[in-house]
Amino acid sequence: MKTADPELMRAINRLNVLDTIRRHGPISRVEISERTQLSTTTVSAITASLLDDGLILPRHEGDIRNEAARGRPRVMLELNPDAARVVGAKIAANRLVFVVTDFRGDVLSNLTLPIRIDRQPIGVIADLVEDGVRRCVVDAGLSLEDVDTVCLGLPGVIEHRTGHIRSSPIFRDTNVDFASEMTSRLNTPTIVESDAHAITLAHHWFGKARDLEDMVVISLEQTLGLGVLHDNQLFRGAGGLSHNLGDLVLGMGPRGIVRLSSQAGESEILGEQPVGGRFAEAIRLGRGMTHAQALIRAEDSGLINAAIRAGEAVGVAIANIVTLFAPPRVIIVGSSLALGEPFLDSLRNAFALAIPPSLKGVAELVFDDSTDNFWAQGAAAVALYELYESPWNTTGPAL
Amino acid sequence: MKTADPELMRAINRLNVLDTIRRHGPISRVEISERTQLSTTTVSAITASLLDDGLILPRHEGDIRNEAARGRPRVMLELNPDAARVVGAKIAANRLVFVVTDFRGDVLSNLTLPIRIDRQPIGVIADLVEDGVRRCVVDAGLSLEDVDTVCLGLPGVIEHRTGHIRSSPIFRDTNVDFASEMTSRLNTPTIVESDAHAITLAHHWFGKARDLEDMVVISLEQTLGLGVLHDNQLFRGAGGLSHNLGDLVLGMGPRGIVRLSSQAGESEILGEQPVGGRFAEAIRLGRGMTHAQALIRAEDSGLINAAIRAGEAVGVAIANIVTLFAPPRVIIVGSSLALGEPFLDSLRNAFALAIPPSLKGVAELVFDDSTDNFWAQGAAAVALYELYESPWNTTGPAL
DNA sequence: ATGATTTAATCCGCATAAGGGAAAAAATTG
DNA sequence: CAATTTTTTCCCTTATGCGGATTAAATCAT
Repeated sequence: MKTADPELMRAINRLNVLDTIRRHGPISRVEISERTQLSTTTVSAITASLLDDGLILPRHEGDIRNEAARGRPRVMLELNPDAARVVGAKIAANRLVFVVTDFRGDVLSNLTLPIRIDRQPIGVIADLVEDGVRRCVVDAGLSLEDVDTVCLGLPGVIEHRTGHIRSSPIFRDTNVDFASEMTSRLNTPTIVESDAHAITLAHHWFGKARDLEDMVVISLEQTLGLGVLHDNQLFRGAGGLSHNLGDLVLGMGPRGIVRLSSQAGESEILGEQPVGGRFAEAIRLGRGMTHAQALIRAEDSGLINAAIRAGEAVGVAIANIVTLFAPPRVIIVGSSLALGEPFLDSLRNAFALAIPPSLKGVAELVFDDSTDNFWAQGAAAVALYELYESPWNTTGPAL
Repeated sequence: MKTADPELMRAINRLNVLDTIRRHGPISRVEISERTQLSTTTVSAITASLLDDGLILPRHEGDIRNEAARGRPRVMLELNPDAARVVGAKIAANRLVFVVTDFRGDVLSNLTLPIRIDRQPIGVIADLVEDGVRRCVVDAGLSLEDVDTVCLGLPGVIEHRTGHIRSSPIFRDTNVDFASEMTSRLNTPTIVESDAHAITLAHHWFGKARDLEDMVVISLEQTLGLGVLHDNQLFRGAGGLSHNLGDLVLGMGPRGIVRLSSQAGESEILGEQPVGGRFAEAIRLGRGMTHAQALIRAEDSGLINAAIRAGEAVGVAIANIVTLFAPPRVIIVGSSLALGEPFLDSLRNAFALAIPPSLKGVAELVFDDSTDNFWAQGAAAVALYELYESPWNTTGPAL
């Protein structure tokens, strides 16, 4: 356990204040004091230090609180966007998406590379990622030296703490030390995180879970991922492992173990389509879901059935997750949502059927079809989160 | 978030030292200093305060460290057993088990009441529990005034934070505020906890997970429960809810949803036996598993098949839990272990089959057939854990 | 036996933190 | 200019932890 000393104390309160400023936009000192329960004296001291470090900025204009504006107007404080720059990336089998954000998480530039990197050698993937990061940084009018941290979000089982990729559908090898590889290539601290964790933090910071301290995100992409927010923190398994929902076993069929991924994985849903023709080509190019959408609108019965089966499987899996974590909200994201009503309806029905009676009504299902940029922004948020904590170390004695 | 002030700092370090003393038996101040990374000065100050509060005791005898005994001998410190008394209880459908322990968690007296309380009105159950607590306390040569806290461990979905029982197989009603009820009856602070959480803490403190900070306990009794230790802490779902493993869905059979409880619940395994005769009577009296053991030894094919099916279902469920939490050790406890090799073998096989390849070897399965007393001791440990934290408030300025 | 050596525990002073209270400074309205 | 409200600034108290010096308690060597 880490030992508690005055420095830790200060770090905690500092983080607390900084996070309050991040969450509640431009905010005055008095209000910070109310929200954090810290005395105005302390808040004043901490904010002075944050201002001094250039992490926040004062804003004299925005003092328009309820007309009754007597007395000295409050000085609003907000994050200094220029305090840091980070790069967030979503690495998927058939596309690379990058964003550069400022300290607030606002996107400065973004770049999407619709290329299939799936099954390429590691060196090639690393090349492409490196290139994408560099391009996106230039697009933002910056140089790599201006970037503090890079965070790569990708599917699979990721060991965040060590930066190792235990297994991922986009790598042939297992246990790749991708964080070190990219850190040395970019000459910038680079961390690796599960894409599901990235989108989870994205929803906590910018999306549909800003008001919650507990929730769950189910990501339905090529890989089926899970992110759990517990007490405002990402819950990482023992050893910092990310979860892989697709590995969950749904039952023992006549042909042995049936895993969720075999019922609801993107390729499994699409793979049931007759081979050949434009559809196979589309799948190969990673446009499968777009075409699937069209086919479903055209009432293609084969695909609709596959979507219904997948929805059922996912619905049951979500019920199991809710049984274990009892979150007030479950946010479902990912490309498979494009399958539309047949999929969503069967998911909802299966969930309603599978949720234990005693937990009925505990969790609310929310569907979210955010863009790839949002995922990348989540990865950027992961990077920012680490930066937020780093002042813990650098904080010297107050001047 | 709670605000960090010197008091919190002290509380953290105090708890840290106290916990170190609890875990590492009689221990000297220097060693505490090494283990906690606190300076010897600080350790000295904190231990002085703990001694002053009577929570720990010095032991001058036990200074026999490696022969090379030069210099001033170390004074060993240990928990003061008399610092507190707690009662822990395991409440099951067909038996009530109580223990009284001292501050160290050592059992002073225990009492088992083999009575069926299942489906009795709440008032009757409360009566019986109250009676058991009082008896056990008297057996320990104490009076209820000497008892600091009572902790009741029972199956079902328990909301530890509020003391409500959301649902339990031993209550007809749902959402019972049992903690308040018993607190006013006993006139002693009483808390309620899932029995699975109790046995989890028991293993962490006294049992087969003393060396781990992450692990999982699967409890197979009438109800199938789960306890997760994460970072040395009990992981409670959002809102402090306990998990109910039996509600997990294993698949969608032809007859609808198939839950784990319907495959591996105690009554479901035994229930497949032909009705009538001595066996039914045994089940009614809660001796089902004992008889089942005999039948299995006699190679009763019906029961063996039921055991195998149950083992498979549990094995798959455990694999799913490991997929989510990636614990280094899974401890499996509960009366169903009495089913013996047919059950255990099929469990192990199903687990091996269902565990995803990337997690193979991550988790070790350990079977533990500890007595009911151990469960009750775990409940006592839950009570003690709360006491450990309470000095946070009562701790005044160091004198 | 007696002093030297070694290790443990404590004491003292210093650094930091937070908090409260009060007063001063700042900015705005009436 | 007076009134009002926010923010900063002192000053003082309480609390922690740490480092270095000091005391304490035992063994070893002569």
